Amino acid sequence: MTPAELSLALRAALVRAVDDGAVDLDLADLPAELHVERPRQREHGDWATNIAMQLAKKAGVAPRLIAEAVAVRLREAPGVAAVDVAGPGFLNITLDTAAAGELVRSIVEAGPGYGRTQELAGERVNLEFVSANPTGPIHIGGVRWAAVGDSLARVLQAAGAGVTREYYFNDHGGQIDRFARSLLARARGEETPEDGYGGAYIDEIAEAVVAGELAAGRPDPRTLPAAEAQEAFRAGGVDRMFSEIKASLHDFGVDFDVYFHEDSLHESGAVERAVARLRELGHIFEADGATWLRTTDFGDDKDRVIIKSDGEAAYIAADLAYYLDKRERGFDRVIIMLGADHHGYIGRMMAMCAAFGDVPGVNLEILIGQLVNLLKDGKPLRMSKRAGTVVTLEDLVELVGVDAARYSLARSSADSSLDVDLDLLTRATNENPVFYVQYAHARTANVARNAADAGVRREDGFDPSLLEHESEAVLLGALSDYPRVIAQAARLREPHRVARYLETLAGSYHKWYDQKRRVLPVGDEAVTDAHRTRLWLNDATRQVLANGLGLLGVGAPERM
RNA sequence: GCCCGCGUAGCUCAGUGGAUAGAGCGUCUGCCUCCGGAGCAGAAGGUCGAAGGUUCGAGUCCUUUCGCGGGCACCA
Repeated sequence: MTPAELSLALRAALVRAVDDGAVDLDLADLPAELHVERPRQREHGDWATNIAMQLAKKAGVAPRLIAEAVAVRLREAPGVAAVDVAGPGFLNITLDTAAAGELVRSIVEAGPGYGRTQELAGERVNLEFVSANPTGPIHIGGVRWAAVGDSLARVLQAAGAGVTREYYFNDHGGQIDRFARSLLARARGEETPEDGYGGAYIDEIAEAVVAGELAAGRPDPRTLPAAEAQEAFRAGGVDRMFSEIKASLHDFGVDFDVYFHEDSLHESGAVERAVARLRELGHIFEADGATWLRTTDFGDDKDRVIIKSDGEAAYIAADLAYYLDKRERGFDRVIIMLGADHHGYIGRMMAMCAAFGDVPGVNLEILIGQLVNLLKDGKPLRMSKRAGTVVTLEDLVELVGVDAARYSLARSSADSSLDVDLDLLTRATNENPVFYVQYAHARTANVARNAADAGVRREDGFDPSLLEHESEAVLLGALSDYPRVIAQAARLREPHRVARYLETLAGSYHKWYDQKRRVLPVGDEAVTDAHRTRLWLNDATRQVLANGLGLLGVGAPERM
């Protein structure tokens, strides 16, 4: 019996209580969905609900009276073994062993589809994340968004949404100019400009650009006139940085559907069109020689310049065009993940969204993630390109591997800043909880292999009433919770919930395993339905662990 | 100064109004005569930063306050 089925039975019991006149309540006051949850304490049964307390005010009676009326009727539902009224009016529900055990069959049958819901069906989501400037490799701050963003995309898809992963390349403007100047200077053997980019990678890229131009039969860019040389290094440098970033993200298991270049917005006239549109809508004004968007009409704390007095587009101008472009591509939900150092953009971006006539928070969502603090020996480590202490995506993967890196970055809420101790990562990689979860999966795989060798086959028998051990009730409960967790993670945009869930599921499995609820017969003991049914449970657990790890982009190894 | 996020076990972090606040790591004690000990059982460790308030009920919501991080451009 799944939680959803139980929820329906609960509703039916409540409706009957009202029909019988036991509870005086308008049925329209019932919440759309009656949810049951796993109580913290096992003694409180398999499932619990506080619906009686919620309805007490509307009905004008004590919660326990409602609870009693529902309990009497719910006890008659098939699959329900016991219903108790506890405390101020909780309903504690215990399922019939066989009804609870039926769940494993539905999990095995659903396979990779177990946990998918229609929660967000029909939504077209554009999820933008990472979007690091192509002026250097992705460092550890950006890696967090790669891990979290990609998992979020998978979670949203599992909840039924159509998702496009998008990366915005800021290949236009002052920082790119500085990048190009730095390349040019280093290629000519000169000092890095005052406001330029240092680091060994600049030299490497500069060399590669020169070699690339020569190989293509074009003149040595170092010898070109200043403007042309700068352009050659800009184009060549951005291009190389672009492929490097793409490649390291790919190695990290993150592939974007769309890599969008800011430059294209300026070249295609999209910026002018967006500004013209806002002008028609009456939100544009001219002052001090610049063109402004009146964002204060929509809650921003000051108006924003979109075309500077020198005629150049300000950064936000491209954002306007970009947002409009996404909407015109048919996305009803534009989600952007940003680091906390960009949270000041929220006000203007939401105002911009409203200026277009859209609904902030619905059509445009901005998720702010806190930054990663890098530690060494427990002390803060400042990343400095000059000091060579920048930790890149590639460094991190080399140190701990993709699975451990993704998992440790994705398992905590993006709302909390995260301390990453490099020594801890290098010295004790198996302290990462990912191994706890992966080991549980490897164990299920091992049990399945051994079962096959011993002639224990699922198709020979299944008797869920034999899943009577306490550890089995706990494990079944954890398995049944999975779809709810995924739906919640999708709704709240919090993929870390998947990791936390997997840790408790793995724990329930390990405990079950250590209870000697054996899948294999001992010695010359015959294979019984008990063995076969436990194999069903083992395999269902394996399926859910694999599904969950998949949502995190982490491998589910057969052996470790 | 104003705005946002965070203060929960020694450390890193879960817990978006429910019952006795959890996990991993670290410390201590046990468990390999049959499915892998990267595991399990148990112990120790908490005034959930502080003070008020709302509620039948607050780690969770509101106000104030302290501490930490981040942000407040005609930069990108």
